[in-house]
Amino acid sequence: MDGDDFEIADFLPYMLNRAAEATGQGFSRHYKDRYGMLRTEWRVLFHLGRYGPMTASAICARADLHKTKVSRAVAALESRRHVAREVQEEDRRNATLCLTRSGAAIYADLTEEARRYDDRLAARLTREEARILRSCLARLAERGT
Amino acid sequence: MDGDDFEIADFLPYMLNRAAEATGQGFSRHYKDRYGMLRTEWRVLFHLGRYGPMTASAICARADLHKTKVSRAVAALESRRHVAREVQEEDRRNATLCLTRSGAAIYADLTEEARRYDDRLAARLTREEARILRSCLARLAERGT
DNA sequence: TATTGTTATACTCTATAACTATA
DNA sequence: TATAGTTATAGAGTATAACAATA
Repeated sequence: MDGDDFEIADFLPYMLNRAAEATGQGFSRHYKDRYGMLRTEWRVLFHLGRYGPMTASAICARADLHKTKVSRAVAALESRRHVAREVQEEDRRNATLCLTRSGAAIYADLTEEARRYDDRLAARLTREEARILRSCLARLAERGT
Repeated sequence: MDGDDFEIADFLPYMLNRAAEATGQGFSRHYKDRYGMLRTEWRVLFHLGRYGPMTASAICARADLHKTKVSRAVAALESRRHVAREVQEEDRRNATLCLTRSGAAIYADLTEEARRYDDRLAARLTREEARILRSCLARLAERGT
């Protein structure tokens, strides 16, 4: 084990974690400090804003979130009147969720901030580096190794 | 807000989080399932194995971990006899921490696994992509945006 | 007073099982 | 019995304040 030069600082899972933590914290203040939201809430709100009204299970599928996470996020968003639910009469187990006026305003604000935040991050990279980075991240996010 | 094409799937903090989660979980089974260790414990053990005996505060500095995290990790490693502590007589607040025989064996096993795991991840990328990825991740891990 | 390290506490995030209500 | 969604619980990760022991 000597003559060993393995460095944790170059270990990809470690580097990815550091970068994810730093960038995630940087953005979280927008939804957290400004709107008291948690990450899952921002993701749920985003999906309703971006793709329009849908049921909780549709959000699960699109956002790749477990139903318990979506359930709690929707409950929190609903209690602050950012999301409204309308039970479907054909099948009363289903409810269509949609953003309220305040929810839509927050969506507009946060997506604008996200776009700007992403631009500021990408400004640390060349255009070509950013392209390669995204391509690598997509491949590394696939499970199985 | 329409004509809006912002996609959360391309948002760097989101992509980084997904890649970090996928790769981190993949590796965690080595220290978790095999040795019942938590991530901080693996990181502390790694530092003692890689850089030799040192105090808790030295680990804090090198590993960029808060003292409470190191304190708990050391307590867990010590209770399973992977780490031993020797109080320094010059200053009884300090204790030098070092790996026991079993700790050293785990370090050897885990660094070998880490090296292999990293190689398997990097195999999804070209050599040039891997180089650029690490360079980008280092820049993105710096706070401030 | 300052430093090293520990304990207490709380919040975020993840994961899973058990449950309700509808069908 | 199956499906949509909720509640309960626990484990892991993070962050901070308060504390004890030593200097």
